[in-house]
Amino acid sequence: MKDKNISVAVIRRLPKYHRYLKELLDRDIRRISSKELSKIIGFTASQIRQDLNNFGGFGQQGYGYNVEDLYQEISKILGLTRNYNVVIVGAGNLGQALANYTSFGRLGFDLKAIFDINPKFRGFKVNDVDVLDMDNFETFIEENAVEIVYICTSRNGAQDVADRVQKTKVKAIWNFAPIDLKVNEDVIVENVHLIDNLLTLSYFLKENQ
Amino acid sequence: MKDKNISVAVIRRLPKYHRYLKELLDRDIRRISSKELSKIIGFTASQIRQDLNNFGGFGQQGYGYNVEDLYQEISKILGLTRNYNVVIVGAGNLGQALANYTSFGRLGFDLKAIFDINPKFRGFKVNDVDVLDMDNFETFIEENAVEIVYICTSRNGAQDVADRVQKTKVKAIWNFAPIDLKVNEDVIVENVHLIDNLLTLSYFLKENQ
DNA sequence: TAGATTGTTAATCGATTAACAATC
DNA sequence: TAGATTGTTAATCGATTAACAATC
Repeated sequence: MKDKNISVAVIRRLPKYHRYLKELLDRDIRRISSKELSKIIGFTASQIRQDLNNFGGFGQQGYGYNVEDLYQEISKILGLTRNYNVVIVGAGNLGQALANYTSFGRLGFDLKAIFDINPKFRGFKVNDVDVLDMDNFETFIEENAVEIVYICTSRNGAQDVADRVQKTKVKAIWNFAPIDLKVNEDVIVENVHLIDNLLTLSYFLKENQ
Repeated sequence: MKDKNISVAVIRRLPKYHRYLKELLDRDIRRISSKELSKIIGFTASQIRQDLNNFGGFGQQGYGYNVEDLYQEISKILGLTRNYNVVIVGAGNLGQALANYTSFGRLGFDLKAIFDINPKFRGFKVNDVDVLDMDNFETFIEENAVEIVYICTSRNGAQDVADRVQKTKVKAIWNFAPIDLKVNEDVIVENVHLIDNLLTLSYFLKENQ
């Protein structure tokens, strides 16, 4: 909202910067030029400078970028300076996989519960987090100040969940179901359409023969 | 290879066409104009016509597109007219989740085995598919004419797997580890970088407040 | 035939790359 | 100061949209 219109293409590159800068930090590299970064991350040096300058002049002429500072800046831009309460809907393999990923938690995405309509999961815990039934979904979300819902249900269940999410204050959905959810425009949906991804791979495989 | 250079942007839209055309078919809709399709799929009618015309004149003036035919054409383009043997490496929750997805199989991606270095999985079956140890990985791939490997290992294990894959005839990797694999340029890698996706969501959530 | 809608060319828009003055 | 490298403007490239003649 505050920023001028920054293109989605730029935004989608930011997590990659974040990832590579973390790696540089871990290797104790303190400064880096757009040219060197270009070599390891694969964007052109020009693009790197353009991208970063959308958000401010993080570099210094004749020196380059301070890795630690740049990492912090990008973390800030991505909204990683605070924690988010999240819940998963769908306790199947995928839901459980996401519940077990420690990296999300480390970035500040705190899993508060997993929901499932299937009573067979009643009483389960995954990675120390309770699996609950959907009856008290809305109440739980309110009481726990949940801000993001990961939808890991089947294709059929996903829109119903989205409808219920929309009646709460949650404004962000991470959707893994192979369907384009219909939601109000103030709700952000980020899709992981695995099948789309696999079909893209199969296209290129075919073309490559 | 045979086709003129079709942009990646176009290719990445194809699976979505495929998905929506399937839905139209299921609803027994026999023909559709670019204008109507535009309404449900969300691309402009102009873009739809441009996209499809990269591959041939599938429509008919005054009529529109035959849904069944178009669906078949796009299936062909995506390489869905034959089956692919695939294996999963990494028998954790994510690997198991993918093994349990019936939709991949239905599209022609036949899961032949799941591999894991961890002996604790020895003798396991997931969705009727054996979990094997990595010792005979290369032999298995050759004997079963495997063409695609899904990498569902941890970040640390992924590059090792990619290195072993490269010594086989496999030319396609579907990578779920949060790392950019180093492979020869004749190997196609399609990444599902979940963290990148989640961080994009968190950016937009922050911006939307 | 008249109407509808494609295929395709041309115009526009946006993103990437190149270039270089500013400056550390 | 001289060298390096950014920030930023200008040039290029590519993708999307608009327009319309062709044609079913």
